[in-house]
Amino acid sequence: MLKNKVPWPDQMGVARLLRESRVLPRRFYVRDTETVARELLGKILVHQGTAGRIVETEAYLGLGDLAAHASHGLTQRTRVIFGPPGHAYVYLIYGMYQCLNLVAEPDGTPGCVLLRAVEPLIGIEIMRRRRRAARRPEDLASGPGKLTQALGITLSDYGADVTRGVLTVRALKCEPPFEVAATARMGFTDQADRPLRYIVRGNRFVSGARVRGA
DNA sequence: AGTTCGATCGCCT
DNA sequence: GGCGATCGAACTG
Repeated sequence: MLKNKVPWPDQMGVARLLRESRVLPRRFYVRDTETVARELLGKILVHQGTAGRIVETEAYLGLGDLAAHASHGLTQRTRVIFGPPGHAYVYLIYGMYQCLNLVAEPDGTPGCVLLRAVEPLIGIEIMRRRRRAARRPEDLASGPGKLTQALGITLSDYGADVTRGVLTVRALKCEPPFEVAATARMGFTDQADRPLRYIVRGNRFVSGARVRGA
């Protein structure tokens, strides 16, 4: 459906992107986590002169979801997950990578969406500089750690309100159609439960796209 | 205060 | 396909 002709050079200018999109309002996030995760696909993540189209997400639920950080209750690290929606939950993984989540559900109810991959749209030269290891466009942001590295998102963005400020998520006024596929979440062996990973079907910027078909 | 280990990535064989 | 990097949150005693 969607041809990913795409970007080594930027696909669209910043000005045009801002003109043709709007920031997602808080009410977008005040829904169940799975819905938010699914609907975040196709939206644009913007941070400091770089932007990418979200093509892969994972839903992490509340107390019943043993894979979710929030399942162990409210702690210093996870407190933002229990707070108002539309905020960033960033955490350090393996001592060297950072993962970006967006908080969903009403205030007081835990739930967040891990952003796992974006299709680079703007600031690609900046992304290349930040990600020296990336040999191809597909390597720039096709994983949660790569994504934050490419867009320059760090722990200092913890708690940031993504409905205003330097880190935002925007919806294109004219969003191209695409198909959503749901799979098991990555990194878990005991994943016999519901498929909570969502991807834009056929998109080459999804993590692991070269190892699987999806 | 000491230990364990992870919602990953990139390099090695 | 395997493994080491690197560090703080969370848990143990």
